[in-house]
Amino acid sequence: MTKQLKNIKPVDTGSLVDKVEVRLLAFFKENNLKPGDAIPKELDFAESLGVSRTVVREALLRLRTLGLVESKKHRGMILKQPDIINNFERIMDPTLLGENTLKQLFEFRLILEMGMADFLFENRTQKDMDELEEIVETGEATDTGKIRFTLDKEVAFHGKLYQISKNETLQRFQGLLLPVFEYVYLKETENTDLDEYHYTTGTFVTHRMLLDNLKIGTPETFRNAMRRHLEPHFDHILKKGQP
Amino acid sequence: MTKQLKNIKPVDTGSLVDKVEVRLLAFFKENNLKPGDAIPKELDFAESLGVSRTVVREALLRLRTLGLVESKKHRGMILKQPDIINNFERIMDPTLLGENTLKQLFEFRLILEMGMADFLFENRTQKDMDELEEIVETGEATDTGKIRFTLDKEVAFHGKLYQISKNETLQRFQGLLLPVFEYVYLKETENTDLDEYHYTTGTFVTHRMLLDNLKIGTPETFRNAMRRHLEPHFDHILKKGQP
DNA sequence: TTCATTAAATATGTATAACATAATACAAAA
DNA sequence: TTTTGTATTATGTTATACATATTTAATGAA
Repeated sequence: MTKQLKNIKPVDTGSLVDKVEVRLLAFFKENNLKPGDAIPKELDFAESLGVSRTVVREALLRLRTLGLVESKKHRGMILKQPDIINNFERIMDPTLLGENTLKQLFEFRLILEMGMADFLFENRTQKDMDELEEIVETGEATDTGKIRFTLDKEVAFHGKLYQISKNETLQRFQGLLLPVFEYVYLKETENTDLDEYHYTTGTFVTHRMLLDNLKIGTPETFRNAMRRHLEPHFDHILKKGQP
Repeated sequence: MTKQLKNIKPVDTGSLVDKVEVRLLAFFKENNLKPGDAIPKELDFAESLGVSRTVVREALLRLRTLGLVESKKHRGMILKQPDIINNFERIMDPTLLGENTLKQLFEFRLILEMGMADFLFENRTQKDMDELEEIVETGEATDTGKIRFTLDKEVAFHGKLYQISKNETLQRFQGLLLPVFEYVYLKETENTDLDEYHYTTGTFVTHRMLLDNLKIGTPETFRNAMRRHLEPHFDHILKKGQP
């Protein structure tokens, strides 16, 4: 093992693009540029920073990828209101994410559904309730017990809930989590008989009961109902830790 | 207004880089490449796809920015397990996010804290409780009523809660939300006298009470306590919609 | 003058060639 | 065996040229 020398620090080995990216961000801040404002052209940056256009271009490309900058083709670039969610979409591929991340994202979803009750009660409209009613009815009518259909019903019902929250960021986030959810859900139900929960425990809460609760209940009662509705998932994910 | 011609589709105006990015992703999938695997070099891609190295390089740079690919300097590139959270960090700047997004992110945080109860009770350890105890004590000892200190206490206490959840993704997400939270919190408390809530409503729940609840309560009681603890924020954000 | 067309200027998009640099492997020397 | 030198290789960086679409200005016909 090589000995670590003292009184000598490693030289800066970071790439030019890294540095330029930082300088660009600093430039935006210093000049107090806001979304919508135009930014200087690539060549001007290149000259001022003393690097090639390529380097500036690559740094700008990063910011574009992050959604911080938008390039109007052949015209110039402007600062953009960064789209938080957009970047996730390209990489949220369950097959590329690790087991651990998947589990945490699944937990994340459970947390969201448990926590959104107040916003549901605050923002629900009659139209929302009617639509939810229809979703529940359709679900009950087509109750074949097949897992695939069960999943579709789940997605439709819970997706509608997110919609009712009227929080667009939350909604889009749920859209991202959906593939993860389906992925985990299908794996989870592989060896589990959901009917066991549905019909034997007696405490299982159906979509119908959740809907009724949303009509006449309170955030507090709804949370408790939701907790019991999600019981199988909680059971599954909490047991997973202990062998 | 120009009439829309039939039987003729607009030409593909998307950039080459866009197309190459898609092709690269498809390539990874088709060849079943997993994180850690090496990928062909830029020039090989360029030749096979019939475009310049520049284009391939820009497409790869995007994937690198998204964290899907890692470049070993001067050696080659490998697929990487994408880091969901990392991309947020660079753009999560409250001064660049719109009013509406900020509000939604603040709501998001409320939802998380309301929803995480089960995981707190499941994963808490004695060590966690001791540390939380100390945080609460320090908070009580330095209760000066100054908003800045109040904020620090909030951050310390609630940050510890996220830690107890043992969900790393959640924790890092909260880390991202922190600047947003502070930003909104300070604006929110500008014109509000928090003491009003603390001392007059009578139902306000302190950190001490939350801690006690976490010791001897259940997820259900904890959620109710947390809801009352967050009451000022809920009030503020829910009232905001109506003038 | 008014309107349509043309032309010039401009900034990004793409292509090509060349060299710099660092990681690695392997050979040569101590 | 250990160190040092060297060739190889893929990315990092620079430079230059051209393509293309948008804007602006100029031009010319009614």
